Amino acid sequence: MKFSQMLTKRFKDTPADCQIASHIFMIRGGYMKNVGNGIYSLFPITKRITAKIEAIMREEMNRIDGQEVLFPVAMPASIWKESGRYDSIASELVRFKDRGGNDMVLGMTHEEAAVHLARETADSYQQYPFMIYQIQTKFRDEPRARGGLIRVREFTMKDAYSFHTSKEDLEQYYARCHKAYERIFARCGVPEVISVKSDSGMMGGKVAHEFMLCTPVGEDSLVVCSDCDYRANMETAECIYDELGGDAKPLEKKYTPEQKTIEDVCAFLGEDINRSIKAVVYQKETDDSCVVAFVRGDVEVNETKLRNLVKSELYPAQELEKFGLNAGFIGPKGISDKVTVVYDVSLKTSAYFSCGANEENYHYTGLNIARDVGQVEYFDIGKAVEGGICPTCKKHSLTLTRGIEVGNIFQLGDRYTSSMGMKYLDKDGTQKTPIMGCYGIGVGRLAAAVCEAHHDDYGPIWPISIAPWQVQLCALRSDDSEVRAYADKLYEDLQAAGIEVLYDDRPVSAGVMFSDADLSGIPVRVVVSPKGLKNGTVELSTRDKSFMDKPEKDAALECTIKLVKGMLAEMNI
RNA sequence: CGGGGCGUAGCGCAGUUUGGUAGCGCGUUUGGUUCGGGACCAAAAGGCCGUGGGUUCAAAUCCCGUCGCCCCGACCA
Repeated sequence: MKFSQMLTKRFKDTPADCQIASHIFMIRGGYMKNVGNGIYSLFPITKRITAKIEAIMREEMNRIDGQEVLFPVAMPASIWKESGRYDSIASELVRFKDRGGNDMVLGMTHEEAAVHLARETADSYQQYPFMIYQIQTKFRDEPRARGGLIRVREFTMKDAYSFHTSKEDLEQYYARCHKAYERIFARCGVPEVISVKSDSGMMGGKVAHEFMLCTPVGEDSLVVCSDCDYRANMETAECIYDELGGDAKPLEKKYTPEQKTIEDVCAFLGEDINRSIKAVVYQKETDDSCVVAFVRGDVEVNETKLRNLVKSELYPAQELEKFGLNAGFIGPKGISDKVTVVYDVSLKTSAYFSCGANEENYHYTGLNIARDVGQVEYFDIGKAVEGGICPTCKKHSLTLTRGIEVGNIFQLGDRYTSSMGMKYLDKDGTQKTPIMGCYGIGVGRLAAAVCEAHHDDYGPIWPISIAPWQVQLCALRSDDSEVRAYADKLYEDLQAAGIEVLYDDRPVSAGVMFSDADLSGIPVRVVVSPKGLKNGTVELSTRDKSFMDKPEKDAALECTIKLVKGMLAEMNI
């Protein structure tokens, strides 16, 4: 490709709307153009990157016996009504009516379409297991798009759906797919992507992993053990606590005027915060009933875990008096019977606590839950903290970090197959329901995440496996006939040798050409200049300036450099 | 959906307080001089000041409405 003919435009100024590196460079470097909130058109340079990512994904999906298919973007709502998601998903799912007045939806994920395609087709156990996948546009009316391609409303996704006749088979395939995902991310130049256990959210199902690229600009909080391989999304991370020890104390009611926050009360009573009980009050979205979560004073409530426990969306409770609660003085003993009470496992760690007395201006000290409240069940509803105890190796080795979710995998079970009536005839002659797994990777988000992980102050540094071109050929002083002739020939010869070349043949100054090349992020650079030709030399360099010092060098990049070197040698340079 | 910010040329911005002929830098076009890290000189093109209404002799500027964008939060494959 000749740079002079390429549809693109670069900017010197950072656009006011951009905050993170990938967004800044992809706008400044002419990679994409915003069309609307969370909607982008991609310029040729970006399409070339995503095409390479897609090619890698196809190879890896085919390698684990995937069959590529294509589902529709717009579908009749009927199949979404069958699965129940037409009603359970809020405004993220775009609904509209066709000219005949029929309900339609835009695909935001394709479990329904996959089951629709496979049911009646895979009617015998002999056809199982199988996996189908597609690479296609999704539309999700996100409440808030942000960060360029990191979070958009319309995007390309590789989504795969596997069908199985047994849980064991699903688990086995899930593990295979996990490995395939590791290969995909490694081949795309981000082997540092880690998988973490995750909450299954709206997808349903039990076991799920997210693939995360750790970076401070990530949207998800992750809990990672620095000592073993435990990793989890904050939403699902298990919490365990050390016993605090100490014998039970007598229950005493204390006058605590105007002491409403945990800090105030503990300071007033001279008690430790981790020997106190904090009450956090929510209401369920389903029936507006009230849930009081009791956690140890130093623990925060993990709303995702609580939500899954009470099986409802939650929102901060309004008008506590309505439920017989006394704000600031809520405690387990004598609490209103109009509320659901949940105890966190952190409350098992002490034989005595201070807590609200459910009475204006009074708190208890020395509360022993078993003695003073009775036998209660404890659930894990706390938020993991830095330095917390690892559930696997039991050391105080948890660290918190942030990550961009570039892919995820779910063991769905029969969530869709049974609601949509998918059956096959088993060996024993009976009708059975297959079970499913699903596996997704956001293509554009992955490209942006790679840029986030691999850039310098001047622009992206694309790994050669997904770089838009392998070589950028810069003709300094393309008005010089000797330079022109040499560069033209080199361009033809490199291409004839099967190397992808972006040829900057524009009559611009060196500064412009080099800074544009930096923004293109192409791994190998060849500079042809009058000065160089006079000395019989052409410059060869890598975009990543530290490449030559790298202990683990990129084989593909080395190979390309070798080829280019060979080409130059043949041309007597 | 809550909080904050912003809509003026392709991009970055000034002008709004105090109404009076729409400006600057980058980019683009033309001519010339330059030429190894975003060159210089000269000339030019390009704007319904987001949008609808109101006040006024006169509105980018004041008033009311509305739409859009960005950030934080809520939410979320």
